[in-house]
Amino acid sequence: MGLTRTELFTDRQNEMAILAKALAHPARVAIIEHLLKSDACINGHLVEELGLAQATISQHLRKLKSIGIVQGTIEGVSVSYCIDPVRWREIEQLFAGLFSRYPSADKNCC
Amino acid sequence: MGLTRTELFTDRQNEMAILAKALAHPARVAIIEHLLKSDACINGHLVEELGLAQATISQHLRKLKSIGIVQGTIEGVSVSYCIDPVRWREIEQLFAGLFSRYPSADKNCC
DNA sequence: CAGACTTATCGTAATATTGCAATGTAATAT
DNA sequence: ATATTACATTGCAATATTACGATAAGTCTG
Repeated sequence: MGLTRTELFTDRQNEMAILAKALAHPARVAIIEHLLKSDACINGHLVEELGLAQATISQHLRKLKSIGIVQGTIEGVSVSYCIDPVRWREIEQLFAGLFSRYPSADKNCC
Repeated sequence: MGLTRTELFTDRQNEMAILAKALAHPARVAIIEHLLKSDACINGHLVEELGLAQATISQHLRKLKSIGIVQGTIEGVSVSYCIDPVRWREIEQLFAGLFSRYPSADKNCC
């Protein structure tokens, strides 16, 4: 109990869930939006911008990195983060693929 | 601690997170996919299809209903579920809006 | 090297999520 | 009315997530 039964679902469904989980927190949405619009994407900036503790931001960034959405490169003392464009497009396509499966009018049962 | 600090974020960011959360479980992805492609969307069918307990499916459906993605109409003894087309398009637009904010090449800092 | 600075990680507490058996509820059928 | 069928809700246990202080680990400056 309390453990998602991934074995019941397809790889794609599990992947979708993992990606959605990455966006399933407003702080991570905010981080992504900030990285998308800014070219000075330093952890410290995010800490000031978002108002969460540094450790918390770092944790959110780690999650985004683990999924491959965000890359970090060491820039002297600090670390510069950015969205991985290839991965970002990949994820966009996955979501688009789900949304494009729209029910035709005659299949809408409500 | 352990409580998402929604007051730090914009309404849109919080909304995005809530919607992403709806997709952040493979069972819910599977349910949505099933509802999108099927016109016979009965809870019982989903239970057979997914292999989770009836109570578990019901819970996932409740979450999807609470967000407005899924509607249920009583159909005799059973309940017929479907995707709310308007809401679905709304959500598609929200996600599309996020993905469209692509960093231009000169802003990519990695 | 010592200090300053930035980010990562650890430890911990609080809350949320997941899964299911058991039970409740409502409609239909006999 | 009673039984049956289908779904919702409750209660519980296990796991996951969120947040942050404290601390570690790394880089730069003097």
